[in-house]
Amino acid sequence: MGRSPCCEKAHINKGAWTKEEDDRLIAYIRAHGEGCWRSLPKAAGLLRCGKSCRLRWINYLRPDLKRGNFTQDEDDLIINLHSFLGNKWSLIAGKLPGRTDNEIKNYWNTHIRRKLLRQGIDPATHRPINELSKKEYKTTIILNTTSTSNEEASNFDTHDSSPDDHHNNKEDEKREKGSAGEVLCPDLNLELRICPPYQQRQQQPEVFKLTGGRSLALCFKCTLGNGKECTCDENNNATVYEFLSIR
DNA sequence: AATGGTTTCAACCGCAGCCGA
DNA sequence: ATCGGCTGCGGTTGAAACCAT
Repeated sequence: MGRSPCCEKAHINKGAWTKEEDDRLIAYIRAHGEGCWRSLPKAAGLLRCGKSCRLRWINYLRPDLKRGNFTQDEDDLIINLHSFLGNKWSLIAGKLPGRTDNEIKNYWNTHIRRKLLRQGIDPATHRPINELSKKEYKTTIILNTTSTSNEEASNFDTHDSSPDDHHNNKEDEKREKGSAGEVLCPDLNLELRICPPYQQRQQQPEVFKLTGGRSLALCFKCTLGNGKECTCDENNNATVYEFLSIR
């Protein structure tokens, strides 16, 4: 059985919001608060689906939104956070008060990506593009079921892949084929391992340097996604390891 | 001034995760 | 354990604004 749609598609306005719709939404949320997005449109007298109302409120109407250009500090922070988190826009937005995930995503795609490319930095990997081109593109997935896990581990050479690499699917496909064009990986067995970062430095908060001499301490053990700075307790670290909320 | 190409960003879409029944 | 509803997230789209010729 298919899932029912989030809203009744008929008699629903789409596209740009009018001033009147904005006013209705603001007035309703001021009176009743956020939440219950599914029932909100009807209650507020809006011919919109709940999802649309939520998006409009979060990305545009919320009173605590910071409008206007991004500062250099914000630029730096976004770049640093993206190097750790990738396209986790909501997590990045959590570290930038007054900015929304949609806004940061758009800003990244229109400004920062281009800026990094101009500087010769791959926006996906945050490494110099020259370094990437020199380095042999190598993704080896060992499928030999008789090999030991150690052998697999030693042969599993991950390359600097990224979500942005997906548009190179055809190139990837070529590489995955042998010289005669046959597919080398007929039955993939991808073993996923979850393990803590090995670097000792990750035990300490990551300090992001911002322009103007300011710094921001973010620890990925205790702060990931909660929008707060590091609160790690040195002693506690020794006994309980917490990463991504997994103890 | 007109036209066509490019950029920006608000809004949409589909999916995944969470939670209660 | 399963199902269905709701919410939030990330990718994508397309209209409007901007720019170059």
